Amino acid sequence: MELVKIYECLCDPTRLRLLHVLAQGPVCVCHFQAVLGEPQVKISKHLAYLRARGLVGSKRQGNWVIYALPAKPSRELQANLACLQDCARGNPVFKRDLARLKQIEPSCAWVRAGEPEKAPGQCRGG
Amino acid sequence: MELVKIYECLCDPTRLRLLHVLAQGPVCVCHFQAVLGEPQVKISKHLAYLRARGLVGSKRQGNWVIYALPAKPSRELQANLACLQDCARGNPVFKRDLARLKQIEPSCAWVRAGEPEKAPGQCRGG
DNA sequence: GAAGCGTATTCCTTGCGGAGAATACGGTTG
DNA sequence: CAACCGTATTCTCCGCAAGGAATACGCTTC
Repeated sequence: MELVKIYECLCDPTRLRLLHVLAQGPVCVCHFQAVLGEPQVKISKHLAYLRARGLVGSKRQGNWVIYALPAKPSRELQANLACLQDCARGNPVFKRDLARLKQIEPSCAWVRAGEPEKAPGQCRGG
Repeated sequence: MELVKIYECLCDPTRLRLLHVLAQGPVCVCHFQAVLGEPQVKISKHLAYLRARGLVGSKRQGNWVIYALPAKPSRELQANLACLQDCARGNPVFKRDLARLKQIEPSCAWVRAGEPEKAPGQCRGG
């Protein structure tokens, strides 16, 4: 059952936060680090887990790797992502993540644009 | 996060089927065996797992134990159960379960009624 | 109270996922 | 090409969950 695969992806807090943030748009790994406040290994491994199961896609852009939700998610995935967004409403952890994301927004712009604007050296510095 | 607990419960096919069937109303263990076609130990252990996490409740009625969804599920649980019902639509496994449940319906009636009508000896014989 | 039924709980083995440290990789910069 | 940055992949340890077999429990019936 594909449904089970989806739920397996959802039953970890870190992955839940990643997916919730991704609903806002594509994000690169270093921004995830800043938003979630978790070590790089952790972020990277959970993203790999999600990618292996088709819940996210990735593409390289210079030094950075940008992750995004699939363009055409299955009916099941779509339903569950929507459900997650709904459940996240009011949860302090998810809210804090979004707040931090907004704060970083400026240095995220070039990611959204899809163009490698030769972002200035340090990624975290944004 | 309570959400994670819910998803942990949902990431097993057997538990998914149990919850899906329970959406139709209270069911006793032996009926679950008949509907899912799985051994008693398996059913019982997964129900225990769900009960320990508050996804289902149980009450004894003579020799039988009847399981049911909580009367007042949390917002998160409610949303996810609804989502599950939605995703189950069209899935052959879930459909087959419901079909078998309908078949057993007569011998289930007394369970729904909540009254121990001294059901005839063999439970499977329904 | 002994036998029977429906259900729950052990005990065991197996496999997978999570976390962190160290390290390897691909791409850019001078 | 050397140095550096962002990211990915090892490796190891640990806990937990799944499955099956055997067994224990609670309740009813005779």
